[in-house]
Amino acid sequence: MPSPRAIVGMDAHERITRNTAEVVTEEEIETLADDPDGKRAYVGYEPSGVLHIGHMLTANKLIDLQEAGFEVTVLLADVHAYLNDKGSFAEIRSTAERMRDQFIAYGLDESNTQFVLGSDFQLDEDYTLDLHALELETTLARAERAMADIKSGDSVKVSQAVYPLMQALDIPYLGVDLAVGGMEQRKVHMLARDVLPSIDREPPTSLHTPLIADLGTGEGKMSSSTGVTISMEDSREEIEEKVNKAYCPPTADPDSTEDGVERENPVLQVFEYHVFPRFETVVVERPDEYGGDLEYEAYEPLESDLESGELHPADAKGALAEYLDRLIAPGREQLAE
RNA sequence: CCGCCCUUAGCUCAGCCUGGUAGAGCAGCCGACUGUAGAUCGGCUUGUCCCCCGUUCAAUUCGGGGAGGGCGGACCA
Repeated sequence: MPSPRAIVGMDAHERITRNTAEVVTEEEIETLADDPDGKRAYVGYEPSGVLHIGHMLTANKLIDLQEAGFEVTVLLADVHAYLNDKGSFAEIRSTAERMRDQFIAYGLDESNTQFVLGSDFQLDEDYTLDLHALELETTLARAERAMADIKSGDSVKVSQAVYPLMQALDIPYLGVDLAVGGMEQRKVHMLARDVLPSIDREPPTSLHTPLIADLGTGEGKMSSSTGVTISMEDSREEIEEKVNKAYCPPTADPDSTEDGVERENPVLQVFEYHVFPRFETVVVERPDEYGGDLEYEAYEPLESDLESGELHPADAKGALAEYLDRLIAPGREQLAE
């Protein structure tokens, strides 16, 4: 079972910033960490019905923030999903509720998490007028750049140019102190920092989680739309199969491909960003002929054991599937109801 | 509104001129080899050929209409 005990000894700043790719700015984060109680953080998600490993990564950060004393808001961004061509508004809305339940099942503290539907405030007159003010401040090229890593489809619609501006505006309207997202959100957050002062709002502090490489190849970014992802719909068997097929050379720093494409070790990344943040100890079960079980209390020793050959990738994968299954099981049961 | 180009396997595209229901590369899947995966080797799968109508014994191919996408429509070149 996931245990918050693992991080009891950690101070607020460390809890807030661990496993992040970037914080903007470090000074602002330090100020928040000095007195985190009652501070507010948020992440927005386009409702998709089923939580996948990408959602889980930012959710881990929300859990860290809650344990550090933050209040957490999850924006179920129905209007954003609609603007990003994800289906009819009615369809999108109906999936939002399922998503809420899965976040709770995953481990967000229900009593300390506020779920807000975007359409509850984004259609108000004040909001709309502020949005138009931001539109007036932003070139199409800038909005398009901000959407580069987020947009669906291969052409940019006007709706998708409005999208990042709404994200910027959501921050003051939700009254949050910290915007959280994956690294694909950074250009949106930078845009927010640039444009919000034009309507007399504070530039928001933001925190970005890393993007995990494609499980199958170690290249690029894992995506729910292309390639293999792991979601709350997966059975134990499917998780084992996907993990077993994952790219996993015995190193944390694999060579680039012949074409010069950078590669990561996605198996290690999932251990680092998904398993160790939620488990106090990780036991790698291993047949006696290969040396018997191994036990880890932190990520780094596991990585160095893989590098040295002490831990074979096949055994690491067995353990990874086991712990991923434990993380997903509550959400999977939730979905089954 | 007008003009040009595009639409064929999951992706990028060839084939159409000279009608007989289709191919490559990549991806994917299976096997061999590694105690994982990858790499390497061997094998294999996949298609409403955008839609409708017409011509024809026969249309992915020809003709007409439509839809979707891209680019262009001052001057200069």
